[in-house]
Amino acid sequence: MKEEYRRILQAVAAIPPGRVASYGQIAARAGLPGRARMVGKVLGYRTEGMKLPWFRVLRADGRIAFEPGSRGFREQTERLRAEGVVVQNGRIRMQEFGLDHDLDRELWGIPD
DNA sequence: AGTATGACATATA
DNA sequence: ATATATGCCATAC
Repeated sequence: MKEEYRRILQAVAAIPPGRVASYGQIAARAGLPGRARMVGKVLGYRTEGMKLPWFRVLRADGRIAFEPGSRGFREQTERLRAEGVVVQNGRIRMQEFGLDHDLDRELWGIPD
């Protein structure tokens, strides 16, 4: 397997439970800035069977990438809700559940 | 080699 | 909020 794929999978696996990240953020974290599409491609292949929190990856605007109503859409919604992420109309508020928000808390000590 | 197609992103209009 | 327009690049024909 390509080294790039490995780093992408690692970046996805590193998303803490109850939080989400965008494809672009994952790409950047994997050392592949500007290559968000590659993240989707990798998730598309190897999701079946492996313990990867693929459902924590969303579009940059906080929307689920799957077609509303599709199987993937429903499954992602369920899995996110199962760990406390609020999903409404296929949208998640990144300000609340995104990684950057966690960074703000760590840097500024903003209480929950 | 050339074209088309994505679990995308950003910038405009 | 919707709609193009580019940029991106691995895959599949």
